[in-house]
Amino acid sequence: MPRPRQPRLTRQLIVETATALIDAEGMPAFSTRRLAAELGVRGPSLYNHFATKDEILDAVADTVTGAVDTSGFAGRDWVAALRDWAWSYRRALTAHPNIVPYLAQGPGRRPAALAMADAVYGGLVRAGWPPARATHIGAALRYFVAGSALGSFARGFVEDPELYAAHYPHLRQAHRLAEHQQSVDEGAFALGLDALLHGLAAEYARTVDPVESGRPSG
Amino acid sequence: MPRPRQPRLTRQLIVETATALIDAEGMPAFSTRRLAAELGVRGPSLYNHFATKDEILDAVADTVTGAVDTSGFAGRDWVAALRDWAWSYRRALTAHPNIVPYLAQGPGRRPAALAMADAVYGGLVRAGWPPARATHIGAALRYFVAGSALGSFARGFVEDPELYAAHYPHLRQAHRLAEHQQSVDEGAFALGLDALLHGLAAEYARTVDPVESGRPSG
DNA sequence: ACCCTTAAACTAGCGGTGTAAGTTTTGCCG
DNA sequence: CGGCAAAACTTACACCGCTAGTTTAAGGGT
Repeated sequence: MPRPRQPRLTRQLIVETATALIDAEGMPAFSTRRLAAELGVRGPSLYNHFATKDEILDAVADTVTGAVDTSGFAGRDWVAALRDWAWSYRRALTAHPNIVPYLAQGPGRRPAALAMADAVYGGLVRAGWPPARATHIGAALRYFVAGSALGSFARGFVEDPELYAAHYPHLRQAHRLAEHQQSVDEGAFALGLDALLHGLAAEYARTVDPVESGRPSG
Repeated sequence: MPRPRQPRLTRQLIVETATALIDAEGMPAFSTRRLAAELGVRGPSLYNHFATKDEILDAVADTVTGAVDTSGFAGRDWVAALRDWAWSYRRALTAHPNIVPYLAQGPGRRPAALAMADAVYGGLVRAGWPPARATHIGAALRYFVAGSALGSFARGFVEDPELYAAHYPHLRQAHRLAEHQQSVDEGAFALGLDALLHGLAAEYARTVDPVESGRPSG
């Protein structure tokens, strides 16, 4: 089968199908041949549109990251901006949990990740944080979000009570974690995020703006 | 070459060599044949000691997690215990950054991870935290540590200034991140951890022990 | 209208992967 | 000392990422 009348593949179609495949069957099932089959095509044909498998994965990762909303940093309230961003970030990652491990490594070359870092850093500096602090805060939040999306705490547990009761005295109810997976993970994220922001606000009041802090901003 | 006088492989030797190989050359270079070659052996021989490749990786992951110190939870100061644990956890993971993505997924079956979760959960409950809260706190800290070890923020950036100056106005100095990689990551971790613990202490004072908080514990 | 370049699919194939199956020799136990 | 289990081996299968070369169609230039 030679060149068809109408191209059967486009970069966008490949990325969408790759995303769906990874979502549905996980990273190990994602091979170039499998993806090609899903597209009704023969494997090496993908290499007319992408140079390597990793290039496809980078495109998927960039699309996922592109869904994160950083518009809050345009406003004046940096705490609210961080909170909205973190939740949006988490939502984007948990929508495609299987690519998170890939996505979390080496974001420094992907445009969407850079745009996100730029927006966060700029917003924090504008709010008065010293540049070095702004970098640390952005990184710390990224750690927290990526970690929460990567290793769903609850998902790791198994529904077999016997496994835990014997050796881990305090985890007698750990098998219940598997049931309430989503609520445990979201609860842990909410608690941790609030604590983080609380601590950062205290640091801000102490070091950046001792005068204005505590008053209604204006 | 049949069965030798003295076995050339043991589970421990395999795990140690696997760890060294992953540390030195990364996860993609870790194949059963490559590992076997490193051990002076022929590939399938490994299957006399482990059923699958993943079983080897699980053993490596468990060893890494086993190095985490949770002894602080035996004491009375839960904040100090969390801090010590988090740093020890981070040290254990950053000592072997290449297996972190694997390690962070599905810890619910590995003994060392379960023992760690048990110690943390038990310590927090003993300190007065409600069980649900204790679960959330342990998970939140785990998110933060795993995220920090997984996606070294700075490592993602590249030493090419041109790449950032053009499109990301606030990242003009991002290429410097590559130089100060370790200090950026540690600084971000220290800042985030302190903020998290500060926020948790405030929550504790508000909901768990409004009377004792603020006084010297006794 | 024709040619020529380029695009986009194909087939064939290389070296590598995890792992199953069966073989051989050794050490140990009854 | 016979027999069994252990621990190495060889062979082989199906799959993997990717390269090379082939075939045909689309589209632009003269």
